[in-house]
Amino acid sequence: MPTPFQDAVYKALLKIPKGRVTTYGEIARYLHTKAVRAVGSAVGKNPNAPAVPCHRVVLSTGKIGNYSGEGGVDTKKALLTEEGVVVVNDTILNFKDVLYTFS
DNA sequence: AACTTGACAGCAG
DNA sequence: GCTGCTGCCAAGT
Repeated sequence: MPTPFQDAVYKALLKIPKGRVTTYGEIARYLHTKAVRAVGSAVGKNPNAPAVPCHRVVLSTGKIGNYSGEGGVDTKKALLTEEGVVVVNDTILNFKDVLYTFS
């Protein structure tokens, strides 16, 4: 049973369109909190996987960040590439172009 | 109830 | 652009 905070985070994740990514900071802003760490923890637990596209969340610096699924970061990069996001090593190319800000 | 941990962000050097 | 330190809040121990 997820906490209300986690539920809010997952709900936010579902709003991310395919081929786009968002940052923990943007999610925190969307939830009206500065607890980016808490957001990261909530996503990391991800009890709703794969119902929630948790692989579309990256660092504000354009780097991939971390991943707790199959194969770790490697799979995360692969998934993003599948969705149309170009990733080199651990960095997203044209990051600002694919970034989703919950407009 | 107190302390530690964590899929981070922002700034200084 | 990279390394390191600080600040943030929720969850788990």
